[in-house]
Amino acid sequence: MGVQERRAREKKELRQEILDAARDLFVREGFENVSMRKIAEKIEYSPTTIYLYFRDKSDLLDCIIEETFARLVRKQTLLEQTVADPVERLEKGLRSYVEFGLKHPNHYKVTFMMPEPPVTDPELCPRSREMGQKAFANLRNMLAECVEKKLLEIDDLEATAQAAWAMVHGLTSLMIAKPHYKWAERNHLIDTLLGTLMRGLTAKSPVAV
Amino acid sequence: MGVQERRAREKKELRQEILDAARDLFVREGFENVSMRKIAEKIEYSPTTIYLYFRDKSDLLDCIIEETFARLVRKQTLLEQTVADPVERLEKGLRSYVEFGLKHPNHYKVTFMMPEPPVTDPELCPRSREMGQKAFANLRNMLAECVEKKLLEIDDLEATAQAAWAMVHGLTSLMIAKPHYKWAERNHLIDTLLGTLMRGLTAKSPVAV
DNA sequence: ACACCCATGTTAACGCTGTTAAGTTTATGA
DNA sequence: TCATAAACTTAACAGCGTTAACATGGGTGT
Repeated sequence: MGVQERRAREKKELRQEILDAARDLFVREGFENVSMRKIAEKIEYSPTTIYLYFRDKSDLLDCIIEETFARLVRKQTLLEQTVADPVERLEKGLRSYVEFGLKHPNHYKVTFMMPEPPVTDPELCPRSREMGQKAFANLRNMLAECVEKKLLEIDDLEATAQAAWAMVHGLTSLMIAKPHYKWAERNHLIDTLLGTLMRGLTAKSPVAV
Repeated sequence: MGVQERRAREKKELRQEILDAARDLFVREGFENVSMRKIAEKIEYSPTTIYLYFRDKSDLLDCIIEETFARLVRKQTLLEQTVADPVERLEKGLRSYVEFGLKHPNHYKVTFMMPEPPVTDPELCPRSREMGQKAFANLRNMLAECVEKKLLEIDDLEATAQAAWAMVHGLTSLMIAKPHYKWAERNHLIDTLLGTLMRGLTAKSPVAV
């Protein structure tokens, strides 16, 4: 009897419907302007129904963010296979990180620009963080490969990876937070930052501090 | 008759009392966890009284942020007078920016990590932005002086200044947003980022892209 | 001296929020 | 056919920012 299976399928469908509605509102209006009631109205269910499928609002949004960030990870993994030169790959990886953030500002905002809430339940950590971590792990691997192949000389791999991440995050988050600021032309600005960053990594002579 | 003056003084005092209470809560609990009612309770007035002294919540918080950011600007201005070498001054200025942000995470969060609200009243723009702009202007001036004195070669001053700003902002904001992340030791991390940044600015040879 | 007025502050309320407890409907398996 | 469990809704709680309407007390003009 396929009854239970049909039920399970229907349940899954509604869950997906909620996700779709939430993502749509979320992308268009931004995290803090999307209420559970708005999502409920869009799918024509009562607000409390959502709680049958998601623990709470942040759980729901985490699920949305996860699937989007998985795309970034895939994109970067693809880069590993298509770009031979590790230095060029690193530069392209950093660039794709920025471009991804600018393409999905609301997702990026929630994942990297909001203070993480105090950990109440240590085991129920949001999934989206995992994907963010994975993206960073990719970046570090790219950097490590440059060092292995003697293309870069780096003292502290971990610290350098974190610094590089911070730099591309800085540009991404600032442009998201201040869209009305008189920025230099976008691609030129990205080039300038990546140029400085890559030169800073390749230059061997220490600078006076 | 000093009556009006006394009244004005009393009004000023209550205004200051509100600011003090709000700043205290704000620094300790963070922006989104401070409600007007909490502030009112702390000063033992009704919530609506606050609206006699401040347009709304964001106006109140802007006033607090402004006075804090003024300290950063003062600090950087002081640097201009005490550090002779422009390159060293630039590096110290960038460093003080990061340290300031980490010292006042809640202020920094509101000023640079939150999406700016849609401009409703174009003339009633928040004051705090002004101070943030001033801090950035300082940074650009430091950079410009390095170029003037032929200590740095830079193609596009504006884009480079924005990129440098983005880099230090990146580190500051990431460490604020993810305090529980397994960061490298704070000072070492700052050194690593500033080292890469300064090398990237001073290195003349272009890197392959 | 007395009435008025205005600054100051309060109470009550509106419409929103996330979330929970309790109640209702619906369909299924025995 | 009937109890049961799953699915969903209604009503409510406690909080939020903000506004309108009301109270009060003291300085001012006549």
